[in-house]
Amino acid sequence: MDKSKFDVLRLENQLCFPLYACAKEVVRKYRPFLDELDLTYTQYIVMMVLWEDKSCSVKGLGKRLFLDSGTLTPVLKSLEKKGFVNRARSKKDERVLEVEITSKGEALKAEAVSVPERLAGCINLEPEEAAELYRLLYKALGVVKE
Amino acid sequence: MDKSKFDVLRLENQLCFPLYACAKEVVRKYRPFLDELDLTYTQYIVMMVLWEDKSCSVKGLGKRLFLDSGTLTPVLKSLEKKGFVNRARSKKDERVLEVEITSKGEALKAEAVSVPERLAGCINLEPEEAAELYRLLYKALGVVKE
DNA sequence: TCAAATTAGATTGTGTTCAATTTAATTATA
DNA sequence: TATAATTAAATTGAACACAATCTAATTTGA
Repeated sequence: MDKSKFDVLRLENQLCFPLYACAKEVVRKYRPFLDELDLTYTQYIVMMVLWEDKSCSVKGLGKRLFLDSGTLTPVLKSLEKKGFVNRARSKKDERVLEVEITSKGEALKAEAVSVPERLAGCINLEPEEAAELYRLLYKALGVVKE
Repeated sequence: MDKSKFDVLRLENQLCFPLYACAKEVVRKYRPFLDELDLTYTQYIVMMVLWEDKSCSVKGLGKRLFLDSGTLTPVLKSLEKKGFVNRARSKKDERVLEVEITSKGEALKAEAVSVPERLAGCINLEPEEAAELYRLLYKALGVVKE
C-alpha cells in the first residue's frame, strides 16, 4: 500500500482525462467520413442544427452547440463560401445575424445520412453502454433531458 | 409518429456531440484553478505525467496523452520557459528528446493537489456515476483497464 | 558494409476554441 | 427623450490539435 495524498494527481485517477482524450479521438474518427462531405466536425454540427431547423441566429447556434461567436463566425463564413448557408442580418433586429441553409446545404443532408452509422461502427460500445454514456454526459453537462 | 431516415442526423440523437461538448466544458472549468498555477490544461496533463514519472520522452508523452509532436513541442517549450521542465536529447539515441521535471516543477505538485477535488465539486455526478462514466470512456477509447 | 527503410521530433498550414475587447443596434430608465 | 445599460456579432490574441512534410539519427537487410 503506497497511497499518498498525491494519488489524486495520477492521470489514471482523473475522470476528465479520458473525457478529453475520447472526445478528441472520436472527432478524429469522423475526419475521413466528413472529408467526403468537405466538412470539418465543427461545420458538421452546425449543419446538423440547420438540417433540423433551416435557419438560426449565431446566438442560437452558440447556445445549442456550446460555442461562442469567436468560433462560429469563421466557421459560418467558411460554410457560406462553400455555398451551404447564407448569412444575413435580421430585419427585425439588425444586431442578429440569421444563418439560413441553402438548397446545396439541404442536398448535403442525403450524403451525410450514412455518417452516424458508419461512425458508430468505429466505437466499441454495446447499445446499452452507449445509452448510459449519453445519459451521464448530458447529466455532467448540466442539461436535463426529458 | 414523424420518424424519418434523417433522425440519425439530429443533434440530440448523437452520442458524439455531448462527448465533444462535455469535454470542452470540463476543460473550461479547469481554467480558473489552473490559472493559479500558471498552467493551461494541456500543460497540466503533461505535468501530471512528470509528477508521476520524473522524466519521459516526447514520444512517450504523446502515447500517454494521445497527442502528437505538433501539439507537444510548443507546450514543452512553454513549460521549459516557465522553468517547470528541462528538455535534452538522449545520450543513447539522439533522435529522442527527454523531458525531465525540475525542482520548481516538483514544487508545483503541492499546489496542484487541491485541483482535482475542487474541480469534482463543479461536476454534478454521483460517485458511482463518475465511476461508470470513467469505465465507459476508457472502453470507448479502446484502452483495456485491468 | 552501406544504401534503404524506419523512427523521433520539429515545422508548417489549416482550423478550431475561448477570453477579452470593440462596434453597432436595441432596450431601459432617469 | 436623451443617456445609460444591455445585447449580438465580429475581431484580436493566445493556445491548442492534427495532417503533412522535413530533417537527422538509427536500424535493416541485400
